[in-house]
Amino acid sequence: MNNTDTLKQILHKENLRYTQQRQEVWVEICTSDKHQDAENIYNSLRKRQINVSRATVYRTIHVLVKNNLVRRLNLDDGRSRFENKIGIEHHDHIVCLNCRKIIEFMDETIEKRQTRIAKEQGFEIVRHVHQLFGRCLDEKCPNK
Amino acid sequence: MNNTDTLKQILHKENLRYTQQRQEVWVEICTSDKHQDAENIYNSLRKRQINVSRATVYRTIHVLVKNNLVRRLNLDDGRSRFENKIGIEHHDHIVCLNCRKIIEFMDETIEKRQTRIAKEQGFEIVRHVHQLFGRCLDEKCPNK
DNA sequence: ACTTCTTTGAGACTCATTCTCAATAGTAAA
DNA sequence: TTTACTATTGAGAATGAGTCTCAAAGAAGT
Repeated sequence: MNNTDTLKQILHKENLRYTQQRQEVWVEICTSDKHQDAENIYNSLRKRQINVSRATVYRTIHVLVKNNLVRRLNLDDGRSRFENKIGIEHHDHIVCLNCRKIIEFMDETIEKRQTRIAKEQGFEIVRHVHQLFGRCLDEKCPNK
Repeated sequence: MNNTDTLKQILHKENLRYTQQRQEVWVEICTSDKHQDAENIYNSLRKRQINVSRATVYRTIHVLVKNNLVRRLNLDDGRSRFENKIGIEHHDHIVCLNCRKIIEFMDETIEKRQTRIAKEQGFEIVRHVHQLFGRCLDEKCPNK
């Protein structure tokens, strides 16, 4: 199933209509650079001559996040970022505090351990946040 | 060295004055329930007849966080929580999505692995966020 | 106490996000 | 393919955590 059909199916399940705005927000999140914020998504659509409002961008994102098509990232900088989850392996993030470069990582051992730890404490994990903030060695990073 | 002296030392280092407001914000964070937000801290101080404004609470917290007396927690609910770091072992958090109960955990294996993973990717970690969100089995939890 | 420089408080302001409500547009039935 | 019924949309107002401003109050050294 392609991404368009995935959206149609979710909207149908939620008793929501398939509109151009919802379609385009989803396309933008699927095809753009990763980790865009709502304002970015809004601007990209406007640049592509698509009629959409901020309110609709935010409303659509809620539906996508609720239905696991999109993941919301909170990188402690005051606005949420969003990334497509469809057909993407689970991963967490490493963020450079200087250049804001974002690298993805995934470690099976950590994943298993956190599940076990939560269980031992009487919790069933629904989701987790694991972010490493630091300084990268990239040449272009103002870090030097 | 007790917590009062720690604060005095930090304020001196930062060329800041030791005032009643700063003292009381720090006392509140050290002695109150953990993981309070700024509004809570403000209200607790007012209830104790202490003259303080929201602005001062926020300003003081900044100084405390910057100097590692306090940790800022972002639990994805729109406001920061704060916890005393002095004399407290490092830990991360498990949060119940139903009752908002917060449990602390710490796993040496995870700590080491994340450091190694970051290094492999060319990062030196400065701080990290590791939070497990789920549902607890507590009797009193609306989860049932 | 005097001077100097910092801190404080009240409320204005910011900024991401949410809400409101009249106008617009899907969609199913005829 | 038009109608009728609702859901959706957009513009801008509202919200809320947090920050800023600036005149008044307060530390601290002399």
